[in-house]
Amino acid sequence: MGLAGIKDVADRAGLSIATVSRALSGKANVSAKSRQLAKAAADELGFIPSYHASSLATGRNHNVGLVVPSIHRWYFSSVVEGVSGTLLDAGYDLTLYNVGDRPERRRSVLNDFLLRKRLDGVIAVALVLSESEIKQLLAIHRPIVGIGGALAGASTIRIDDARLARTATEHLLGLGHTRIAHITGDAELNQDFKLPGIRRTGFEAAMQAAGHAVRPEWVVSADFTIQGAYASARNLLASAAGRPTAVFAASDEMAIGAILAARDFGLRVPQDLSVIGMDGHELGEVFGLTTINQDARGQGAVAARMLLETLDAGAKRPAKGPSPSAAATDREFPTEFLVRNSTAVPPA
Amino acid sequence: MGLAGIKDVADRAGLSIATVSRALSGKANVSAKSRQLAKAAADELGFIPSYHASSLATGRNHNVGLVVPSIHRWYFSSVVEGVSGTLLDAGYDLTLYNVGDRPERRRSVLNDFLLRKRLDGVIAVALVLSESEIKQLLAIHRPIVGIGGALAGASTIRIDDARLARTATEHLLGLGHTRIAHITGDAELNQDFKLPGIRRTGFEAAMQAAGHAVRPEWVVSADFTIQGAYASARNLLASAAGRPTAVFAASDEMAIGAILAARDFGLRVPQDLSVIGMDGHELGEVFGLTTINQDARGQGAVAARMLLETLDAGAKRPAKGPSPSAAATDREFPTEFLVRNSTAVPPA
DNA sequence: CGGGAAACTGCAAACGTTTCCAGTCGAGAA
DNA sequence: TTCTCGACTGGAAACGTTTGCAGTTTCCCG
Repeated sequence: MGLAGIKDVADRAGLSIATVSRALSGKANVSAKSRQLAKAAADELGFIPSYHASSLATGRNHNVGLVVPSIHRWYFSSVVEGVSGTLLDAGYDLTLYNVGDRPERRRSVLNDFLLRKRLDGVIAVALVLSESEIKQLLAIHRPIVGIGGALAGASTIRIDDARLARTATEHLLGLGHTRIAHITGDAELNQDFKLPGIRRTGFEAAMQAAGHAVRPEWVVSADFTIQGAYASARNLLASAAGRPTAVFAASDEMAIGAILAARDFGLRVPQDLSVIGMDGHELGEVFGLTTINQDARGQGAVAARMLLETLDAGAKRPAKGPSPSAAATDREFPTEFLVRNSTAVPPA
Repeated sequence: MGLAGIKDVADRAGLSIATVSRALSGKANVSAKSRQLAKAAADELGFIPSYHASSLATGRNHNVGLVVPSIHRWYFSSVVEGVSGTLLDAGYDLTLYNVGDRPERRRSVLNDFLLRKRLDGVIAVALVLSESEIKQLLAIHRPIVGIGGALAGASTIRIDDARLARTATEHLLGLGHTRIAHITGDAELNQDFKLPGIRRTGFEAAMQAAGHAVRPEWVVSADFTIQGAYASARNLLASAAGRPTAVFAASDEMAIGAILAARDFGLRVPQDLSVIGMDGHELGEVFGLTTINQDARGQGAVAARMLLETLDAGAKRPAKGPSPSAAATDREFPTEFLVRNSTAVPPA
């Protein structure tokens, strides 16, 4: 039991291996009677096909790799959830590569795992692959979909971080703020992770365009967590003298950290300090956080669906067929500016 | 390129397939010269062994399944992180099954995925498997390790939730509180997920032992998130009349929700309201939250290590060898009572 | 210098499917 | 009744490794 092979099923059903295989995988050219017989025998024996054997024979793995830099942060776990759901529903396995903050792991993941022909495709989140790395992946005929990262040559789902950061900043400017601080993400966290820089650039561009200088001491960084931003924001807000009237945080979690820090100093949000975030974290509602809502979970789901479509299109034996790279689409995901009540005109 | 097989390598190196295989997998009985030759040829061709073929031949997959009910909540993502790191370092793949709140997915995961002989072993987090389900898994000779769930017959890592909940409650009682509320987890979230009930039982036991009645209206439930508990706590604290002096939340995230709600009502923590949590969430520090610290990440790492050891012990061809169930150890993970400053004597 | 063990090598048989291809069987048409 | 065609079926060849076994070399020692 448990280790019954298709051979055993065939014997029991009084059919050939070939017919049983066809019957169980729903192929045509099998009489109703045979199909019935095969199914019954398979059930009785508790037969479960070996995926290795079947993958070896067909070249399809029903397995997609997901590479993420972390799993703790809201954005990533949301994406994972979206990908995971879609994949499970489609009968695909999800192999998770949490490369984390250890850069050496990145190399090993790429070389030892991704290339081992065990995956039908790869979804890479916020990961910047070099062109040669992408080539390597495409060379083994595996489609890649990138989420929120620049993947030249691969299909991509993303939001326009630079523009949205501008929009957020302009919202504050529009309210009359000029003393605006920015909490950006740590760069050291992961060199491949360019997002913090992009959002920061958007912030700076908006400030510049409005003719306001960016005060270096008002640009602090944190690790994208509430607690990290809380600590940074405390420094930022410590002296009543050189205090900004608004803060644009590169993520909702960091925005919330800033709000908590503000409360510690007795600053009311938004009367004394406006705070705007970016992401659409569920917790934002509790704090009345104004933010730009991006559907991270939806992005994951769409990425998975795109990948699956590519796979289905490639159909038979992708390992042998022509490279499925075909059309590398670059899709911008819709976002929504969510004005709640953490932003207001600056104090008189 | 990319699709070179071991045959090609053998040809190029002027060796037999067998020798190349031995050379590349670091087996003994290969001359230094042959090994060198094989490696060189493999490099030149960019040869990467097919995992399917190799798994088919050896019976080992280098792939472990991880079943979690969710990936958003602190505990689970921490465990995933721990498991993931250990597995990656050991050269194993991690297949993630995020069963989520959809119960039908549970069945499909079990039947369609876990049993497909694609996994060397399974780590199940906070999942209660029926005995027959465990039998099924063990029947195909795959070891299982459970974290924080009752898995009769499988090795388990857990903390004593009932006792720790008692301890937390007793801490409040010891400070002189008698009007203690409890925020428990939603039961509907997942019928298989027994933890909320266990912690609640601990709470009730401690209250009972101290001779204090548990007021039903002071036991509210939430979905384990900050925002969920925030909403529940607002109801709890709404009327100044029947207000508790202390809250024990079944998780740190929920405790933080309670603290936020308290602040909304102008209640100072801990002077007006004591709050104690459970878990050791990183965010607890920001709120000075008194809690019971459990190393979720460590639990994941240890579980992975336990599984790997079992696999190594089973060594050759686990699919054929005797069931590796052998000794199903039940390991209690150490915890730490962390007194910060969210708890104090009740207001006069 | 001969003998034997030890080190190495290659052939071929697994591993468990899928699928091509050649065949068998039955039914309807002529 | 015979022929043709299509629907089924089964044998056997993939898929790409690992590994048992037997054969070949190498080396050491007497």
